[in-house]
Amino acid sequence: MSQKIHIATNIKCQNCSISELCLPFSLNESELNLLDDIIQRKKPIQKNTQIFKAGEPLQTLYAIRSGTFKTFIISEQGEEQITGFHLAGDLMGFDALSQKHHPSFAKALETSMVCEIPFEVLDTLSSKIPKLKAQMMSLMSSELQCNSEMFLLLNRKNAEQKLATFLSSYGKRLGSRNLSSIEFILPMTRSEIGNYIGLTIETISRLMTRFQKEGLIKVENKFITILEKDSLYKVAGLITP
Amino acid sequence: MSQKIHIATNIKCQNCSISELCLPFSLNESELNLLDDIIQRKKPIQKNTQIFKAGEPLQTLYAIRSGTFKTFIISEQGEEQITGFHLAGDLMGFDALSQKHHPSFAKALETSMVCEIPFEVLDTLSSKIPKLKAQMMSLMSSELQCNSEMFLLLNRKNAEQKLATFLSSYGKRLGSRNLSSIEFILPMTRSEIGNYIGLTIETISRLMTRFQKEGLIKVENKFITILEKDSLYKVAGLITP
DNA sequence: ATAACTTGTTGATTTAAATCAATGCTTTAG
DNA sequence: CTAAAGCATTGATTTAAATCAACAAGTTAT
Repeated sequence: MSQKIHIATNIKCQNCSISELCLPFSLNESELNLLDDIIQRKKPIQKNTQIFKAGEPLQTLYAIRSGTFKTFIISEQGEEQITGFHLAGDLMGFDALSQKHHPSFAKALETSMVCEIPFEVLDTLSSKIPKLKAQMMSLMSSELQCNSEMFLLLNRKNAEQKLATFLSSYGKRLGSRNLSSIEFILPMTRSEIGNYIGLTIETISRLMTRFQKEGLIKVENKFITILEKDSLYKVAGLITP
Repeated sequence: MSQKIHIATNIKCQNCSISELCLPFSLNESELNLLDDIIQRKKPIQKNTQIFKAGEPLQTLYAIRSGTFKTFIISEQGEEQITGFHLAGDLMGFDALSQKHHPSFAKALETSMVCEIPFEVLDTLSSKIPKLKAQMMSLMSSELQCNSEMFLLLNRKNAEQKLATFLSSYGKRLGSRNLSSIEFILPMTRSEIGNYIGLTIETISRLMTRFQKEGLIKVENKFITILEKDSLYKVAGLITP
């Protein structure tokens, strides 16, 4: 048992199954060792734990080793707006770089593992390793691109298209992590999905039921099976994968 | 006349009025000269000219010296979604870094001036000048933060709050460029505003009229005067500036 | 200067999704 | 193991903004 935790917390980037999605991407062995030395691996983060909060100074970026997080901001009226769901390999905290303070919150949706990457050290290291700098920028760039897709979803799609897009995209993201893209657990609540894609919990619920009746998906609480991937993509208004 | 153009196109970062919003921020003189050497200044970009298109390989980033651009993506159904309006000092093209191809389009909303920054050279230079790298990341980070605010606007605000937020924010952005934050020309059409903030042209038009009747703003076609800044901020659901 | 086109305004009507409401089902805590 | 809280489903009703429609005002081209 203690051995188990020991293995889990001391895994190196070299052996990490998601290194090709994460910062280590394209680094050689010696570069990897440099990065490895500055990364602090942590014990599991319990569900509902906030690993950073808006207003806190930027100390570290967080790479997700396993589990899922949501990031969100709180409006001046106190409303929560979810800005992303984050899976293994994702880095969180990039939005804090310009002001050196987090504008957003990050909360674990399930028990998760993260790698803490002290920002100052990473910043220094990224000046020495051009590929590390490039990978950081690439991850930020992907996030920008992903945001554009969200604007399209929020502004041009109706409720049906929104949810179909969300489910398809979520599956796709799992697929690129070598998990099933058609059978998965949604770690977030219906209400959180709604908050993210601009719908109410009732509309999410109704659409889930409808998609199930139409044979597109199978819904067992948080466990989703995509039965008709192509049809779901079509409903989403996406070109089939 | 040719002298005029000569001056306009050969201005250096040192003398550029918006350098503190742009890449040169915090660079010392010798660093500035290095940056200056790789930047290609161009003749004016005519209204409606697309300076890059989705699918094109990333050759250069574009810094806006004067004028306004919109960036947008085109959905698989051929619908346009505007992803941002960009003013002097803004850099465009960051969303192309990960795939090395532009996912978006950029189009001049009025006659504008841009500086072309060859990406490969900038990339190399940013490895030599840590502050340049930091500034690039800072600009990308700001864009991410700005996107989060847009998610809040699109998902949590009603039509009235959306337009009030848009006008307030637009004024604020002009203000940080030492232009008037309360009297300005909107270079985009009503339809483009609507596309961006998720409303129809009719709703934008009605709200403009309503805000004018309520004495919040004065509308003379594209020329807007904010009469009651605090009230407009209040309607926007923002803390007064 | 006029025509043609694009953009903007205003009113009437429709509609998709929100809200309200009641109930059932899970998960968490004692 | 049970209670309580949180989460999800389903139906009835409302509503904010979209759509439809007609026309006016700008802008561009001839």
